[in-house]
Amino acid sequence: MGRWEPDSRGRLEQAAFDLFAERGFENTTVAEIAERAGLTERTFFRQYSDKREVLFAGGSEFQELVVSAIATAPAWLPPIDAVAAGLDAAAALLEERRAFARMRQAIIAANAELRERELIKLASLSAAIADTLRGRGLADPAASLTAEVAIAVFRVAFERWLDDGNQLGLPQIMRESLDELKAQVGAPAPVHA
Amino acid sequence: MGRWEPDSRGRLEQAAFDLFAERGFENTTVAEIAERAGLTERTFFRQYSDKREVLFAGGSEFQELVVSAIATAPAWLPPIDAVAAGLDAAAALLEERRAFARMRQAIIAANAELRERELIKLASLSAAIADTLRGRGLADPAASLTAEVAIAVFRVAFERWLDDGNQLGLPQIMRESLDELKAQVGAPAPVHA
DNA sequence: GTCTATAGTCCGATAGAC
DNA sequence: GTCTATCGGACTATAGAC
Repeated sequence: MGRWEPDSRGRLEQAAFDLFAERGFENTTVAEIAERAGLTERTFFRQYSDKREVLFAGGSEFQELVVSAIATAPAWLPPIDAVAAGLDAAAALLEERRAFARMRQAIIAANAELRERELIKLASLSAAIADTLRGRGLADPAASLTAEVAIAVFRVAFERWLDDGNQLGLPQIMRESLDELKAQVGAPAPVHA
Repeated sequence: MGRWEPDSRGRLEQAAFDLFAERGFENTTVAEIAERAGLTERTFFRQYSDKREVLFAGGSEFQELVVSAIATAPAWLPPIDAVAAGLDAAAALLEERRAFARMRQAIIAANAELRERELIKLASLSAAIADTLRGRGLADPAASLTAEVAIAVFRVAFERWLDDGNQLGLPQIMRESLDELKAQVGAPAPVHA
C-alpha cells in the first residue's frame, strides 16, 4: 500500500464518465473530475495528455484484440475475410457491453471535440489493421484500402446496433453490413455508348 | 469601399498559411496571424470558430463540387459509379493545385489537432455523399457504406498522389485505387469444412 | 473591445517503494 | 541512494462572455 489510495486512473475515469454523463463534456472541468477522484488537476494531466483522452483509455486493448484476431486468422483466408474475423472479435467484445457503449457514444455524439478524437482513434485502428495486412503479405494500396473498408463497416454497423430498438446482435449486423458493401462495390459497371 | 482594407478573410487565411508553413501550427498564435493581416484577435475569432478552422475554409466549396457531381451523374449509373464521378470531379480540381495541396497537407500532417479536424471534415463529406445517394434512391445502410468507400478511396489515392515522385495524375490514381478496392472486396470467400 | 475561465505546460518539492 | 507518484503554484493561449 502506498501513500495514496490505489487505482488513481480508474477513479479518474469513473469520475469523468459520471460527470460527462450528468452535465456534459464541456460543462465539466478537469478540476472537478480530479476533485471527485480525490486528486488534483496536475495528476489528471500526468495520466492523460488532455481532457478528452480519459474517455478513450480503453481503446488500445480494443485495438490489440482486433489486430491479433486478424493476424492469427488462417493464412489462406483472403484479406477481406481476415478482416471480417477481426470485426467478429470486436463485435463479440462490444456485444457484452451494450449499455455502457451506448452511454459512452451518447457522450461523444454530443460534443464536436470528442467526435474528432474518436475519428482519430479509428484512423489509428485503420493504420494498425493495414500494418497487420501487410504482415500477411498484402501490398499497398490494397492493405490500406482493405483496412479502411473494415473501419467503414465497423462504423456503420456499430451505429445501427446502438440506434434503434434493433433486435439483432452486433456480430450479425457486422456481417450483413459487409455483405451489403460487397454487393455495392461488386455491382457491374454498365457499358457506355 | 469600406472603412477597412477589403478581403479580411483572404488576408487572414494567407497570413495563417504562411506562418504555419514557416514555424508550424503550434508555434503560431492567433494574435500573430491577426497582426500580420492588420486585424485584431477578436476579428479572427469572429470569422473562424477556432484557430484550426482557418485552414479548412475552402472545404465547403470542395464538398459542393463533389456532391453536385454525384447528384447530376446519369440516373442509370450504379451508386459506386456515380461516386466515381464525384471522385473524378474532386481529382480534376486538386490536380491543378498540387503544390498548394502538398504544402497544406504537410502543415496538417505535422500537427495532431489539425489531423483531427481534417478527419471530421472528411466525415462531413461522407455524410453529404450518403445524403446525395439517398436522394438517388439508395437506401441505408448501402448509402452510408458506399459513401465511406468513396472517402476511403479518396484518402488513399490523395496520399499516394502527393507522396512519392509519382508521375501519374490524381484522376488516374483514383480510378486505379477504386479498381484495387473492387478486387479486394470482390475476392471470393473460400469454402470451409 | 475588454475581461475572464479553462486547458494545458513547466518548474520544483515531497514522500513513499525498492 | 534511485525511482516513481503525488501536490503546489505560476504561467500562456485559446475561446467565449460581457
